[in-house]
Amino acid sequence: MRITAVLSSAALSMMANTKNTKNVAMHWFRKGLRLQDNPALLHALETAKKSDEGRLYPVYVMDGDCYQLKHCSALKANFLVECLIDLDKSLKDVGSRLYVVSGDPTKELPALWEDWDVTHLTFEADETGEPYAKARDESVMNLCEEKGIEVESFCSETIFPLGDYVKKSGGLAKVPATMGKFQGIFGKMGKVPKPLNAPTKEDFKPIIDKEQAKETKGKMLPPKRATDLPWPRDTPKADATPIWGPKDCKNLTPITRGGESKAQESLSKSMAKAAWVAGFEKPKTSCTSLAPSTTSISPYMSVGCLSPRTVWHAISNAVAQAPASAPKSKPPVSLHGQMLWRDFNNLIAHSANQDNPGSWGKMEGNKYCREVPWSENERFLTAWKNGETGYPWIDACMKQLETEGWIHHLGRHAVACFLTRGDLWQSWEGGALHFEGQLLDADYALNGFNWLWLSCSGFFYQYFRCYSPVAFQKKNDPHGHYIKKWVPALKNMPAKYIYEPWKAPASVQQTAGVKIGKDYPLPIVDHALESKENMNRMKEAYAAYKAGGSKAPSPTKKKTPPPKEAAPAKKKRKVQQTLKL
DNA sequence: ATGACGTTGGAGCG
DNA sequence: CGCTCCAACGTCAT
Repeated sequence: MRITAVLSSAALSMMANTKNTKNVAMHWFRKGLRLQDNPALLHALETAKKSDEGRLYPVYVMDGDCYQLKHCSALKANFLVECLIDLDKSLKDVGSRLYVVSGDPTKELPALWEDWDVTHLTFEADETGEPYAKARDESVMNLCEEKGIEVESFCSETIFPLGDYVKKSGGLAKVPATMGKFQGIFGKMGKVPKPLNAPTKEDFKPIIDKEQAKETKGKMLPPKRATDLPWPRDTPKADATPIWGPKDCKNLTPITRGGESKAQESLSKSMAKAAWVAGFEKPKTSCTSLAPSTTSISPYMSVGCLSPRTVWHAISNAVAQAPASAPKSKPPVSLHGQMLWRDFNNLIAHSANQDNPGSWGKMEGNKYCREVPWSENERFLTAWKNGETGYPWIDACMKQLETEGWIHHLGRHAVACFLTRGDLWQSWEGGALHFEGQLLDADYALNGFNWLWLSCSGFFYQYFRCYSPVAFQKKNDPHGHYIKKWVPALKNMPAKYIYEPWKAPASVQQTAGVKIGKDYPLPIVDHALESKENMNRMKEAYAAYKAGGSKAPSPTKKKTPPPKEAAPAKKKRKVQQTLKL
């Protein structure tokens, strides 16, 4: 479970004299914003308890450059703060608290170590190799070594440590690149360990130091309220409207606020529907229902308010409680399957970054990503982001994203396909970046994987299977309730035209109180034409990839550039103006 | 070589 | 609803 242990000579000599030494542990929260099933936190606690007057400081660092908040929506920032507030509350319930500091972790942590005479540091490992986290953690570990602080990181972000999957696969080169293969590896990993209990008041009792508060020297910001945290810009207050479940929609169950306690509630609520859990098939869940048709625990997973092992066993328990007659689904579509996808994607991100550091999340140099000569059209990307493509189903999804920070998985498929290989032929990187900032559940590994998949850049190659921005949802939501909710301009548009409002005769538009082209945009491109043309482009890109030495790609070296006369990608496209059909 | 398969396509048909 | 076909994918088992 533990993957690193840097022991300096100073730390070693300290350990030799444990009796006379005061163990001062710090647990550094980054993700893993929970008490339950938190091996690193428990280890810190045990360390502190080993010595008389031992202490434990739970710390969160809001990066001075606001890494956590810089690229994200106010909604997402709010969610993170709510998680911290909840964590602080839970820690207070057991006699401790959370210290939140603002600044560069490599500056702020050493200052705190000094102030508090910290001897031990723990944190949850980031195994994916996300560049920011990797650089940060390496620096901090080096500092620990310098200052004689014992540091240990623990793998609890995935069901099994990614390194163990690699070993079981027979090395990095053999890491599975398909779900089926991954399931095979997973099956060899043994039983999923039971999650660890959250520490209790009793656990904390021996180490509670009433003087802690005085030692902060003005450096700590008690996270009682969102406004006490260092904001880079205007953000909603923690007590603002619930992030999910806008007030104007009565039918929507107010779902989540950030934090482990809310996460547990949400999980229990889903798991109570035992038969539903047992029969869950992801592709059959609705992406147009006004309330989520899935568990919607993903935002909690992404910041670690829930551990994957906890969720895994919760699913197992629910399935066991389902009636014997209830249909049972299986991976990859079942709920267990969803957990497998998560570990699989993390393993892939890890593998890509091991091969070429920082390559995951990018096209160039990413061993899993084919190079495709996407075009660059700022207007297209902006229209997509703003939900102004003129395709109501696409725009509705993008509006939901903006408003709630969440879209159903299949909605994500539709908009991702539309931006890339389907219609707009824009690089998936721009889309991924937008998702990363907007989605409450944005996850480095999963986001990248899904963008590769949907853009047919990796893992999925059937580019001739293309989502239609019109047809795809017509069968599920023929009246367009979902569209009417998220694109209010079309709320009076008759169902007949709701997916293709530009086809509505002028009189119909007038009655509906919307003039297409003025109150709601005309379609940004002609899907029928562009999707066909893009399939040809994709075919060319694949051919170029094959010709360009796909056999032995040198990860760090740039592959041969896309076809020289791939002029079509550059060709200026005209907005469709004549729309009568 | 060939065919089955791959978490979730669309259109047309009965 | 389920079936077939659609120009078009790559991977793996046989």
